[in-house]
Amino acid sequence: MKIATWNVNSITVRLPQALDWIEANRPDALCLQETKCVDEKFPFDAFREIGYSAEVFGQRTYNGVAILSLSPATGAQRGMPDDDADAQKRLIAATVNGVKIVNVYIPNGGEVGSDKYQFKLEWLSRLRKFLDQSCDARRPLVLCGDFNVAPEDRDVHDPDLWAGKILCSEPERAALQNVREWGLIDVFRKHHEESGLFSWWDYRAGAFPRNHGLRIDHLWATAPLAEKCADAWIDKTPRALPKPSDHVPVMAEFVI
DNA sequence: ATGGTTGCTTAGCAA
Repeated sequence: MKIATWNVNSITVRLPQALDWIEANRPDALCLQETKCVDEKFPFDAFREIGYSAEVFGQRTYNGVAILSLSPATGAQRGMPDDDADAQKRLIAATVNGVKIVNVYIPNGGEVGSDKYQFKLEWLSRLRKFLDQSCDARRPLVLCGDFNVAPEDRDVHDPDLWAGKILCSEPERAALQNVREWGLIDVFRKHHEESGLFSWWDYRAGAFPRNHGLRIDHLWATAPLAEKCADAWIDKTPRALPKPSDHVPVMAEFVI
């Protein structure tokens, strides 16, 4: 079973590229973030034509998450139980082939110390509570998505330049570590120990050709699922195409 | 320190 995550930065703009990538890779499930698309306008038909059903949780302009799958997902949950009515659309969970998939677009946080940064820390705290109250670490589960945190210095192209900055600061790393300690294993790091492997590169200043990136998109599995992970990898190829997302897909294969 | 780019929406924000 192949599970992938990809921040597409607008599913409307990226639709042709997403369809091509899916056809080439045929993941059993693909988690999307930053769809920036209300549910009524989500391109269900285009995905159905290549064999995928979709569970979506979108909004206008910002955010938005979706789970595409070959087998229809069951038991979809949209948002967290303690969300306000107008909460940003950043979490969708559903079960595919017996694996619970929790797809998140964790807040970026703006500048360290800003209101958005505080919102990010609180959102991570609420995510831990969601796992405590709505999930079971003894069951096969994957938490994946755009985490907007580079967990360690080896996930950063220039750790000295990024020290203390957004995506790398210690409080957000600690808040994400608290999520991990619920009972999750980074399956990418199970298979790749080295630095220099990234999932996001800024659009500006030629960051991609210089490999000035960060590893902020992740697939974290509970122990019973992680032990079945045969491989995990980052596919950089879409970043070199015309009109790319600033993120690339991250993928894992589980032998179930 | 600033600017560099993209997407959505319409000059400015978010990333």
